[in-house]
Amino acid sequence: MGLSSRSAVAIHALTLLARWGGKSLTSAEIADSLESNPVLVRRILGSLRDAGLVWATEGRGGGWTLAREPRQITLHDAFAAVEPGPILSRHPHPPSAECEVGRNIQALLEVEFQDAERAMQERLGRTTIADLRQRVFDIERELGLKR
Amino acid sequence: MGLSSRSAVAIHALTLLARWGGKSLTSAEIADSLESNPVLVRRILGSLRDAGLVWATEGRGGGWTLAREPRQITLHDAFAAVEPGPILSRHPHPPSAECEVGRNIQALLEVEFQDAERAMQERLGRTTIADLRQRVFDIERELGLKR
DNA sequence: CGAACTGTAATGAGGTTAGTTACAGTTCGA
DNA sequence: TCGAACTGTAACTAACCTCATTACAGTTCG
Repeated sequence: MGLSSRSAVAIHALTLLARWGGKSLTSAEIADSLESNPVLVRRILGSLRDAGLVWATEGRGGGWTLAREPRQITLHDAFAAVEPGPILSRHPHPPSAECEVGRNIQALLEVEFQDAERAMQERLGRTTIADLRQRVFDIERELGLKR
Repeated sequence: MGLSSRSAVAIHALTLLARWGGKSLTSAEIADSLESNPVLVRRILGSLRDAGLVWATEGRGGGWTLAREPRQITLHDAFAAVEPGPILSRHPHPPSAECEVGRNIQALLEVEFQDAERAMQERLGRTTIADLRQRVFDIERELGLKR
C-alpha cells in the first residue's frame, strides 16, 4: 500500500505557507485547502515544527509560518520530518543462522536497501518548496492569460 | 513504518534458490531458512511465479526453481513482483479546487513522487540475485579461510 | 472575561501485515 | 491404486497503522 500520506499533506501545507509569503495561517485555513481536519493539520505541522521547518504561535491571532526561506526547504526535509523509520522493511525476524544465505542476507540487504532509500531521498532533496510555489504561479498565470 | 517485508523475504528466497543452483526447494525448506511459515513462503513465491521469476512444480517431489539466470533477476524485479502500488502515498482525497495551491499541488507532487520512486527502483535494478549469491560465497569463503 | 488560537489525549472505523489452520488438488512411487 | 509429499488458497487471528473526529486544557490578545 505504501507509506502514509503525511508527506503529501506536509508538502501541500508548506507550499501553501510559501504562497502566502510571511503571512501566518491557522490550522483551520490550511485544513480548508486540504479539505481535511484542523487537528490532523496541527499534528503534521507539529512534526514540521519539531524539525525546524515552521513556527507556530499560540493564542488568539496565532498560526503557522515558515521558519526558513522556501528555497531552503526541500521535499526531503518535509518527508523526513513526518515519515520516520526505513522505507523498505527488513526481515520480520532474523533468518536461520544454520543457513549460508540466512546468516548473511540481512547485512547484504541492509546495504542495498539503504542505498535505494538514499537514492529516493536524494531525488526528493532536489526540489524545494520555492520550486513548487513557482510552478503553481506559472500554471495560474498561464490559465489567467488564456481566459 | 514503511512497506511490507515481502521484498526482503522474496529476495532472500531468490538468493537461496540461486545458491542451490538448479535444485528445486520446497516451501518448507525455504521457510526453514527464513524461520517462517511454508504458507507465507508459498504466497510470496506465488507472486514471484506470476511475475515469471520462478517456477513451481506441484505434487510429490515438487518445489520451486528459478525461471531465469540469477544475473537476469534484479532486486527491483523482486520488489515489483511483491509490492504493488506506489511507495509514497498521495493526498488521501483531492484538495480544495477553490485554492490556488490545492488545485495544482496534486499534479505537481505526482511528478516529484514518481521521479523519486523511479530513483529508488533504478538503484534496486542495479543489483542482481547473482551479485548477492556471489557476496554470500565470498563471505563464507573468507570465514572458511580464517578458521 | 471571552474569543480565537495551538497542543494533545482518546476514540473509532477500516485496512494491512505476519502468521496460522484447514483443506482441496496434483504428482509420484511403492 | 493407495498414500505420502507437495502446491494452491481460503479463512481467520492479533497487532498495528492511518485517517478522522470529539473533547478539552493551555495560551494570547482585545
